[in-house]
Amino acid sequence: MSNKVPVVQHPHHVHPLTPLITYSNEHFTPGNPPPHLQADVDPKTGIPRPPHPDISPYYPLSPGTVGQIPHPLGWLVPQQGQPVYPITTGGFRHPYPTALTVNASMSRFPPHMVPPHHSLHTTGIPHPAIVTHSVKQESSQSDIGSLNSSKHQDQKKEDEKKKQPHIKKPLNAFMLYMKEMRAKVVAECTLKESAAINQILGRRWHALTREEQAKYYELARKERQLHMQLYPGWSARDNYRAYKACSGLQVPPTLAVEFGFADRVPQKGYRNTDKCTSCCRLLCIFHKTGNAGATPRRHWSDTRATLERHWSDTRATLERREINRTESYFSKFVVRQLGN
DNA sequence: CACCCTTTGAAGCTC
DNA sequence: GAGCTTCAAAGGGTG
Repeated sequence: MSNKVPVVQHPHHVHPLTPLITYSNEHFTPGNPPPHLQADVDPKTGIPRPPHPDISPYYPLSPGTVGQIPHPLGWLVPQQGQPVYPITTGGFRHPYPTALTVNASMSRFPPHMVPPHHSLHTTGIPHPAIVTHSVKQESSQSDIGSLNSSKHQDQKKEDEKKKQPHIKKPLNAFMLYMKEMRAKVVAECTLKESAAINQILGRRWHALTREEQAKYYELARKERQLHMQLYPGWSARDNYRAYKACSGLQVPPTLAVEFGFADRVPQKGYRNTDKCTSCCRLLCIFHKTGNAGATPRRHWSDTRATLERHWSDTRATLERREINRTESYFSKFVVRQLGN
């Protein structure tokens, strides 16, 4: 990731980011372009993009043309120079600060030291990346008694984490595009379901020209830069589910042995050395079977199917006593952890 | 009422 | 570096 912050005043607009990040011709020189902007062939569809003879392979604007182009953040720059993100057309819920007084002292306050009221910037305006603990909570359905000491510790850590503001990830280019275009698509299609809207937006995103996309990549880069300066110690991993306490029944290792895949978990190297980071539970064969893009629910659905298949094969080989004992665990596991 | 769906991209993580 | 996972937004749908 680029940490370079070119600082050159933009000639015409006062942008919310300008105190930190202002326009420079450097922004439009080939740097770290998104992969799909690196070639004339869409990496996913394989469809060649129309050629742009006057633009660079990465960012389409030559240094001398910057002043002639629309402001890449123009859709965010109010007419009167008010540095506020639009709210009505899918804009941010909160405006960005009008003036960001970033200085070296900020680095002394990593996010975990920032008290909740710091979700209000020094301007008194809340930053959209901060919410007062809006982290999605792990389902309580699996909070089934049997709390051990480590669980108490997890709970304690979670409670402590709850007291801290949740700093969200900066939006990427596509997310910014969605924010801008969602309302328009909704109006055109009379659809409201976000999943359907997002499919349309995804197709439209691919239909954009490279320079059109570049506008959003550039904006996203500034978003990241601003985020980085506002929260110097923040890391995306702070928001990872794996950091949340694991509540729920853990399958006894003996059961895993009986099912024949005890060796498959835990996956070493993940943050919790004894739990799957996807589901925060002990017994997980997911990472061995591989299933890219699976959601946690689908993940457990797959796991359950595998469990049942394996049990069906294994059952015949066990003594009655072993069957009873294992089925007792298994039914509890399936019902409580995976659902019926 | 919490979570899912659906998209792309950035970043984290392990191997 | 490859491959995989999570999380950003949104809001109707679902159990």
